[in-house]
Amino acid sequence: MKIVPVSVTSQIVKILRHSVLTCELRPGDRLVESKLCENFEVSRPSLREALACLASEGLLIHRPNRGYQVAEITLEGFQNRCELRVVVEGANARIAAERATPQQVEALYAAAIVEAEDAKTLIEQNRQFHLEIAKATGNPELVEITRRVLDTDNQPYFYGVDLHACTTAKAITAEHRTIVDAVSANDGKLAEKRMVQHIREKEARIVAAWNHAS
Amino acid sequence: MKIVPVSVTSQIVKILRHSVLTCELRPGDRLVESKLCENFEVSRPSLREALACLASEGLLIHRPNRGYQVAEITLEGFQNRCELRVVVEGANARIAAERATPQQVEALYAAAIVEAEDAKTLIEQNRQFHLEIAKATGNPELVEITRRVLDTDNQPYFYGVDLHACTTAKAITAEHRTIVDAVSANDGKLAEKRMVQHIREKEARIVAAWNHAS
DNA sequence: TTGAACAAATTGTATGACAATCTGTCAAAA
DNA sequence: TTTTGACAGATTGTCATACAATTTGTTCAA
Repeated sequence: MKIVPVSVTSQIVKILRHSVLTCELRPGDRLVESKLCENFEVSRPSLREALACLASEGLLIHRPNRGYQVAEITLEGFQNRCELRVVVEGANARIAAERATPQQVEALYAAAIVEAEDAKTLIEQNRQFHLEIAKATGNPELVEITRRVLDTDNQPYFYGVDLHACTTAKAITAEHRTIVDAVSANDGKLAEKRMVQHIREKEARIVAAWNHAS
Repeated sequence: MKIVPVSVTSQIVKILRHSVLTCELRPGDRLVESKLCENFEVSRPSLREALACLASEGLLIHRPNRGYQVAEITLEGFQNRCELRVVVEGANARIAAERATPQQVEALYAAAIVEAEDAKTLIEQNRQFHLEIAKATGNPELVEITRRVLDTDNQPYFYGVDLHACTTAKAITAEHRTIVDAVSANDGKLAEKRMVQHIREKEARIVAAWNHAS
């Protein structure tokens, strides 16, 4: 394990990012600098650096003189992000199928499994799988973009909008497996198609629940 | 014209981003905080917020206790970014073809033109065209990702690696036009294919020149 | 030539301060 | 009753300053 110094700012970024993803901080919530400084016991400059990072990632939005708040979720925005996911992750699957090493395929099968009691862990497992696919492309740029997209796209779960996911964990695992199967068979076209469908189906479920809720 | 307050930090971000893209600040250059503060006449916290943003965008890299420097360019990294561009911008072209309004097509034809004496303007015009395609998708998420990718992918030009661009501005304009033609004809497949080829060819030219140079 | 030691430069982080801006309240005016 | 104005409190934007920790370059001894 390599020893690396860890800056205060980077730790805050991690914690806050996690808070947003798990909806501990919910869309629209304001982030009052003084409060956060107290909580984390850090200085305001350090905190603001972290906030600037997160805003740059799109997780927070910044309105001059009105500070930072968690980015609001809109149906339109959600669908736009899904489109982006389809584009990027579809390509991830295709490229992974073309390049993944046997070890990576092995890792993918392991990561495909989504099973947990609590929603939080479920989300995290799902997220890890999608990241693992990205890693299998061997292209760090794709990994980074994928991470970004996933980070701004998991919130709907916590809206209680996709609670069915808990009951369908097995189904999702199965879907993941079929994707990996295609990757394992070096069938790029098929892997892409399945990944796209996987994302589109989830989108449809959430959109339906969303409309139902409002 | 809407009135908006402009923070010091956001101005620094803009200036530094531009400096990096135009290679006024070259890959590997260190950004010494005290110097920059003097130049811009701003405080260190404000400057550091800006640096954090830019690092989060991938334009700068940050090594703990060793500060910020302009991200290095490697052939591998360049090719990885090209792959990302192919994925994202290819999709942009396809989606634009499916959705672009007549006005947007009009704007695309205008933006397709790349002609200028100096390399700097050429790059900027080219960049604008690619952004315009992204905008024609109507999906802000795609626009943002595209901006990011373009911002970290134009540097090789300034390495004198693609100076031919000056002589082939007309050729590039022609390529752009054929892409817009496909968009205008609502032929998504073709638009994507042409965009992909457009990027791949540029990649090939730069890779060749790169190998030649080293 | 190698290695230890030290000085200078730079970063990481914190504190305190103050002006500018926003927000909510409340009374005066229409 | 609704609108306007005014004001206090809260919060943000920005700066100046300080200091410990770390890196880096240099000198000197082995």
